[in-house]
Amino acid sequence: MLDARLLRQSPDMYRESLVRRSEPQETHDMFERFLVVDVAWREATQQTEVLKARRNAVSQQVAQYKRTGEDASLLIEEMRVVGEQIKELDDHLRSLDDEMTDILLRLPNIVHESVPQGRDESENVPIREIGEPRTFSFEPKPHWDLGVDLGIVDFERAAKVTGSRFVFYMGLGARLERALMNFMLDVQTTERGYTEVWPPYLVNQASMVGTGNLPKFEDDVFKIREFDYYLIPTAEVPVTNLHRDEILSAEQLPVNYAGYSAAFRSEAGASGRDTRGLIRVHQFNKVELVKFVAPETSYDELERILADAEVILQKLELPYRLIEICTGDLGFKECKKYDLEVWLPAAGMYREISSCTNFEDFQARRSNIRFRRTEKARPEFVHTLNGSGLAVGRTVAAILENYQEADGSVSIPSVLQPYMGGLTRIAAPDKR
RNA sequence: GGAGUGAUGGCCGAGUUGGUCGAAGGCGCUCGCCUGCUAAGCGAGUAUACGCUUUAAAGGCGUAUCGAGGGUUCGAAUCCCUCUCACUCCGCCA
Repeated sequence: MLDARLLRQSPDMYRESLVRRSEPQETHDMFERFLVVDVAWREATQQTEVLKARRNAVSQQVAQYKRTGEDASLLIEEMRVVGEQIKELDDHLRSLDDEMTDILLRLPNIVHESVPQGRDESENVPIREIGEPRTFSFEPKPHWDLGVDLGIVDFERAAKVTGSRFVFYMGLGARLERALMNFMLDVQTTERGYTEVWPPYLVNQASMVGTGNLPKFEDDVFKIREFDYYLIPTAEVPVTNLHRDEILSAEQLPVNYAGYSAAFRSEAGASGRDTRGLIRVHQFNKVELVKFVAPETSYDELERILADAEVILQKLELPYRLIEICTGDLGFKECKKYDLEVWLPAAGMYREISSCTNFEDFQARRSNIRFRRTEKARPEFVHTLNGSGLAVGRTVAAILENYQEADGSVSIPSVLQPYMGGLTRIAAPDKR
């Protein structure tokens, strides 16, 4: 959510941000509507507050009269009329307020000035490539073929038991998944200063609004029918909302959490894209890094969280590249974002495996997360950031493809071997 | 799922025959005094949001907030309804 006062003071600045994002006309109209409603709201607010001030004063009078035994019926009669006026104005005010809030919750964040201009994802900016993609002496297989042949993933039975875009990990596949979770968490907690968090997988509506997943993206998440609960699309939601409606102290900052959870995505509108394999499924595990920081540090912290995510890929010796997301591809709640893309040799392309984002105070306003610089200072909103560190399923896919051998077996990255009981290779059952 | 109790400011805790309650008192904290040091003592202060004033900042005026939302009333922390959460007992259960 944006600061209403800022929008009112600098509408042109915001209009420009919308243009940079290539927002549709609809969004522009919504913003202009906001400005109109805001004026009406302030007018109505003043009117009703004047009346309420009068009512409060007269009520004191009435109390005075009652005590001294004087007749207050004239005052009471007058206030009955005022009371009705107040009620009418308040109803009006409430509808204006509802409309304004609804618009504010749907207006996208302000793009940071450093974000490269671009129309859509085709204009994202590659920054650097790290690690040399391996040259294969054979045709590298896609991870879904490798995984199925090795008997470590099972999509068919998952489709039977649940539906499409779900997966069973079996045997060493399940163990690899577990090893990666532990490895990633150990690195972040012991080397990079994060506190481990295991959050609830269901959250209420207020939490979804708090991180900016609602009201705009209702279609992307799973909702529990009987309750006001949603399946989390990422640990970002519960972990960020951990401090909703709280005031942190300056010494606490930055607060660094490494949350791990399953993430549930409806993937509405993605039919036909990445239909095979582990890239786009409805449920996957992820280690999510979340930071609460002082505003003036947030862009330094963005570089830091990026480095924290990169270190995982480096230790796993997976080739990847860093790209900066351009204005036109930036998400609704984002000010600035980097993506890390891992090399998938079968497709011969890089695929997103982590996103690192600065939201500035966008989420903090929605969730009312503040801090005090000193004990007496007035509370200010924190900045929140997050980064995937990493999506585990996609990491499994990357390991299978990059570490595959000509005989269909897959060697295990050396940092992972201690987590796999010393195992160095996953081979097909008949070759073990 | 059933029965009951409760939710007040940073914390504890008064206030339930509706009116002088943004809210007693205590603790904590801040500033000042006092003190050889520490402790104690004395005095003052100590919520947040929004609107207006247009303010560089401060200040001033007003409104709202006693778990959340709605209602009754001239007037609600106090009365009524709904919801949320916590605790106790019963049932069920990994």
